[in-house]
Parts: sequence; structure tokens; C-alpha cells
Amino acid sequence: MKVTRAQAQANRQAVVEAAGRLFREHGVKGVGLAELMGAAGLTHGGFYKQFGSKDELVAEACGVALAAGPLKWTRIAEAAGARREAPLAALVRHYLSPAHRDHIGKGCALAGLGPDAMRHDASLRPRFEEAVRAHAEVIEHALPPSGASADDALATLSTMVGALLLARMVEDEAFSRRILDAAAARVLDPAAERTA
Amino acid sequence: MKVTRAQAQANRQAVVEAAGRLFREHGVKGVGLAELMGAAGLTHGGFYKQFGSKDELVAEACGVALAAGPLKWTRIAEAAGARREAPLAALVRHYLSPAHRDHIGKGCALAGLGPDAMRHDASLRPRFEEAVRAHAEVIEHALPPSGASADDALATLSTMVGALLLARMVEDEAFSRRILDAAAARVLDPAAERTA
DNA sequence: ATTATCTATAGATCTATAGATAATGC
DNA sequence: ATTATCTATAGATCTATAGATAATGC
Repeated sequence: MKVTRAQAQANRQAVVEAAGRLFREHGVKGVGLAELMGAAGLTHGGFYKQFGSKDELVAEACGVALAAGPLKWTRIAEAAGARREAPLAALVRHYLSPAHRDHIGKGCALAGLGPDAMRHDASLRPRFEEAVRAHAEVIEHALPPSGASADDALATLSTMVGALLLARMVEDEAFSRRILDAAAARVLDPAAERTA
Repeated sequence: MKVTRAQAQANRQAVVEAAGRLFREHGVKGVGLAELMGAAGLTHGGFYKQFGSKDELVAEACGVALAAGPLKWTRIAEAAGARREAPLAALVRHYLSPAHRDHIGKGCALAGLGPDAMRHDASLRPRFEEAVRAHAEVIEHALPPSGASADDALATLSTMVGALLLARMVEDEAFSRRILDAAAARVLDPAAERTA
């Protein structure tokens, strides 16, 4: 019933990762400790050897999930740059894709955890604030170099997060895609007017 | 212990309204039936004389809260038109205000209920879809008449909802306002570039 | 007589803890 | 000997129901 110290560390990490996924999928209050530990292949009794409380795990899972976003975005932007594609276009194609919309468990933590985790524990706000800044910074560097600004990046981030959330609320697949596409078009060329 | 039929109807309505507010503030899973009935001045035992289940109340509360949005927006747009103010400017000034950000219980149900209610019961999706369409339609009518389109309205709605949610995740008041203002500027004049 | 509401509680579930167990690590 | 994990359970809370109560409405 005991495992190596390395295995225990890996188990702990598995719990944090399962939490990040399950909290995004079902909400913090929608996942019990037993289900959570079970998803990591453990029983619920061992939980408190690894974490002080559920809230503590929530904070850690949010931290890990939020940090993954800008890392992934930077990789996408750099890969695009290497192909001589506009970095923002690559970012947006990924973020506003049906695949991202349908995989909330592995998707953007700002959209997938923010509204729920915030209600569960307002003391997480600094963590989310830092993540908003980090996400916006990646966008700012990905914007076309002409007068690009931090405010443009914040507006762009708002459009992306909002469209993802709205697309997830919608039943009709065609309408959902239209939300994603309209937001992508606005973000990639804010000046253009689009006709219905 | 019995009340008039009219009072019973008013009590029922009070429960639905309290639910709409409390679900937005604490999430569906964050409010118990006892707290809910208490907020309407009743005890929890009487709940099932009025509603078949908690899920049934969730659906009704979402319906009422979602319908209120476009109604309010239409009133704001029409009042602005009467003053010869641009309707979209009036809408945005209301939606992206610190007051709206800070009063989630009475605020936009797409932002305040959507992400949470969706997870709690996916069968609510048609209700939310209808609400997305209705909100977008008000925006479409409020857009400047030149080539305005349904896609422009969807992108604008995405920016507004996303900015409200991000502004609510942020601790620093100045940064939170900056998110709201950057989104407002983008929505009111998409073509403009903003300098930091 | 009907019924809206209340008191009381059953049954399920959730967080957290206690004590046992068995493999690691000194 | 230490400790990561397991089994078992305490205590709280939540949804839902049962039966009592008292005022309405025919």
C-alpha cells in the first residue's frame, strides 16, 4: 500500500491534472473528492496526505491549468512564425475551433474554470488576473506590428473568450460555428464589415 | 399557513426571481433549496408544491433571467434613439460598466448563468441558444446602418460577454476597468487602433 | 373540502478524519 | 521506522417526501 516517493509525487500530479480536467468539465462543486481520486487511480482516503483541503487543490489545479494557456499559445505563435504564417491567425484558428469548443476539459482555463472557480473561492482572483495578463501579452506580441497595443490585445482576448463561451451554450452546430467564425473574422480584421 | 391563490402565485414568482439572482451569484450547485426558499421568505418544505424538482426551477429561472436581457437592451437602445444618441453606445456603456460587473445577481444571464447552468443541465442549451439569438438581434438593430450584419452582431456580443467575464476575474480595479474600456472601444469603433 | 405552507425526517452524498496495512528507505 | 495508501466512518449538507396545520374558497 505504499509506493516509491517518485510514484507518490506522480500520483499527486495525476490528481492535480485530473482535477484541472474534471473541474472544467463539471464545475468545482460538480466533482467530489472520491470521483477525483478515482480518476487518478486512487481511493479518496489518501487525499489529505497530499492536500490540506479541497480548496487547496482547487487553487493548485487552477494555477497549473492557467499557466498552460500562455505556454501553448506561445508555442502556436512561434510555430506559425516559423512557417511565415501570421501568429494571430494561427492562435485564432486553434482557439476558435470546434475541437477546442468541444474539449472543455483540456481547453482554455480562463473560459473553462474562470466563471466557476471565481464563485467557489474569490481569493483565486489574483491567480486569474495574472493569467489574463499573461494571455493578453501573448496576443499583443502576435498582433500585426503596426500600432498594436495592450488595449487591442485585451479587446481581442475578450472577443475570443466570449465567443468560445457563447459557442458552447448553443445547440445548433451551424450557429455555433458561425459565432466562432464571426469572432475570428473580427479579431483578424477588425476594420472589415461583414454582410449577412 | 395557507395564503390566497394570488399570494401563492406571488410566492412562486419570488422563488423564481430569488433563484435567478442566487444562481448567478453562487452557481446552481452553490445554492440549496432551503436557502433559496428562505430568500423568498418561505421554508423549504413547500418547495415541491410549486416545482417538480430543483432542475425544473433551474430551467424556469434561466428562462426568466435570459428573457430579461433583450428586453432591457431594447429599452436602453430605444431610450438612446429618442435622445439621438447612438443606440450601441448606450448599450455598451451600460453593459461594460463597473456597476454591471459588480452586480452579477441582476446582470446579464448569458454571462452570469450560462457557463454554470450549461454544465448543470445540458438540456438547457436550446434556451440559451434562443437567448444568444435574441441578444444578437438587438445588437444588430443597434449597429450603425452601413453594411451592418448578423456576423458583426455576433462578434460584438462575443466581445461584450468576454470582457464582462474577464473583468470579473480580475482583482485590480484599474486593470478591470481597462478590460471593459478596451472592449467598449473595440466594439464602438472596430477599425481604430489603440496605443498603449 | 381544499390546499399552501410548515415541521420533521429519510436517504444520499460530500468533506474530512481515524486507524490499519504494507511497502519503502534509512 | 516511516509513510503512502486503503478501509471505514463521523458529521454536515442537500434533495425529496410525509404528515400536520390552518386559512382559503366553494
